[in-house]
Amino acid sequence: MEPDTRSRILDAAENLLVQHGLDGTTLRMITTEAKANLAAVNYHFGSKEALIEAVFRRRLTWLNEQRIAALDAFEVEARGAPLKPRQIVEAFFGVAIRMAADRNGGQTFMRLLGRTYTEPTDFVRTFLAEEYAEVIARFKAAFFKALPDVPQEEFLWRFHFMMGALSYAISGADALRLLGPIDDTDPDALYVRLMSFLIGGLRAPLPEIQSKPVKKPRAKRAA
Amino acid sequence: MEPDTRSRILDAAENLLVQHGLDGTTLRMITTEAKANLAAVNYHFGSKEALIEAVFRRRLTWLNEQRIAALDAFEVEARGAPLKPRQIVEAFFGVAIRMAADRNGGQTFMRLLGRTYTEPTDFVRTFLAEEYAEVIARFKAAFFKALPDVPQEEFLWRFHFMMGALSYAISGADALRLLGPIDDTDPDALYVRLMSFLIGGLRAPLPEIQSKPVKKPRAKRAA
DNA sequence: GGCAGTTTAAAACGGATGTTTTAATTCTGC
DNA sequence: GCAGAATTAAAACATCCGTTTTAAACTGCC
Repeated sequence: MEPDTRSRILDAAENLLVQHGLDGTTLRMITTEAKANLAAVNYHFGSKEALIEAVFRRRLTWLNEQRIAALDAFEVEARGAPLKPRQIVEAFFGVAIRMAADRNGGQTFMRLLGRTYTEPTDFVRTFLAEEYAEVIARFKAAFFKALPDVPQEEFLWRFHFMMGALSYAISGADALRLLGPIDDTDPDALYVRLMSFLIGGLRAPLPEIQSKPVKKPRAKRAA
Repeated sequence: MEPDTRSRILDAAENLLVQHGLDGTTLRMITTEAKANLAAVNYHFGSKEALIEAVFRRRLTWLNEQRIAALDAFEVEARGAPLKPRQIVEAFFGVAIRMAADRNGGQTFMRLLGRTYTEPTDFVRTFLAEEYAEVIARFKAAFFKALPDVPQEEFLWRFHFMMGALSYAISGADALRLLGPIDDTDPDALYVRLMSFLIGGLRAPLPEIQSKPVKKPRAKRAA
């Protein structure tokens, strides 16, 4: 019933980091919540930064493995043919949002991850890039193959926008409440909602990017 | 070098906050960059929190006024008829992204704003809700009128997703770079790209929410 | 039992933070 | 020119931070 000190610290840190941010979370807050001694953090992890890194790696490695496994499964099924965009979106974002539905820590972690993208400390960005390198390469290749008519730069932007939507879907419940009372307790509903939105955005008509600057973009259609 | 101390502090704070976050930015960093004395912050603003609030209000009030003005213009033009979704999106997100293109401080501020949504300190959320109340009410009404066939809850989620895409479009340049080398220097290109994506997502086919549970392995807990 | 190695406990360290205090300086109206 | 207010300057304040140190308690093994 009592996980060891190391795990309790990781769990407490995860919970507090999503709530107060990287700088706003102190070791004393963590060790108090974990019912551990202050020095235990430096004993088990070496430093606060190393603890934060451990919090991320614990789940992020597994998440990206799941993403690649899902992509693998689709690609085996397709026998060399390009995948449907919907499948690739499912493999990348579906896995993430399903992890975000997991009450057992996954939810907390995904919210933490979402908020970290826009709150980039140097050392976090460094190992984030490391953790993401493979999965990004794989998914970029799959998308480029599936959408040969979409310019790569255009796609990268859309992928970026999709990450933003995912981030808010998962972690922005506070911002969401600005909009009014809304139910965010049904993970299955969130899943289909986000999927629909993402694919709609991904498959939107390509904009015409012109080298000449758009002067005063009134409501004239650019598409 | 000529503006008064108060303005220099606001400008310095804006620059540093977007770079180091709310907790990571210290008063000493701010006053050093502003070439002001440490105590000047507490003299002019009363506290660090009040300074941060002033940084936000200085531009956010104006931004939301612009949004409402844009919406007003469209509604006058429509003479009581529902607006096109594209127009409403333009009024809300277009104004924001155009402000983000403004080199004269607006760019910095919008990145700060974008990263703040997912990094909500209590006192920030409080006055953010206050600043947004009117503009949210106006745009919700306009959207509901323009899209009577879309359930309101569904729309609120899509609006939330759109905010996420906007946030990443503006402030997530670091996360974007995870995807590879990409040019994010052309604000006009970003404008049409984001618009196209947002409207694609907004107008995506409605998902069937009800009883279709997603069956897939649940996220495993990390040990 | 006793002894190594591992883990926890408690206290202290140097440094940085937001804020306050006190004094000097600059500005303003007459 | 000068009193009085507004602003700036410099130092000190208490508090909290991450980390380190020292000692005690526990653990498995002979």
